[in-house]
Amino acid sequence: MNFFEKVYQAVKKIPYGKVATYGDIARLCGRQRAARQVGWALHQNPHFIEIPCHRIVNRFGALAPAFAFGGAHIQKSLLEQEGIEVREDLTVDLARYRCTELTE
DNA sequence: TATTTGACGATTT
DNA sequence: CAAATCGCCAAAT
Repeated sequence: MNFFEKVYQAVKKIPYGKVATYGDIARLCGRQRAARQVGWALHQNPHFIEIPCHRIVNRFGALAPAFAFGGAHIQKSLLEQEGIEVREDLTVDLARYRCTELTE
């Protein structure tokens, strides 16, 4: 399995109402320092629809300001839809929503 | 074909 | 404690 596929699998493992950081996903893939490739895997996003990119945030808890699915406010909506509180600057409270259960 | 860049983060100095 | 450097690897130039 390619590193990219591992990323996709890990992302899909994120439980409802939770978020994960790039570093967390990288660690789940066996490459803690490969956070960059995690972001890239999502950028490519061959499974775009199937992968909840909105649950992926950086270490600060901020969503990717990039083009994500056509609009940052879409991410905000999706996160709020899952019960996640999103600030105006598209940041979430990692202390509450980070999927610690998955990363351990 | 070679170099640079890129949704990032940890480690070292 | 803050700044600089390294790691990661595929795609774009």
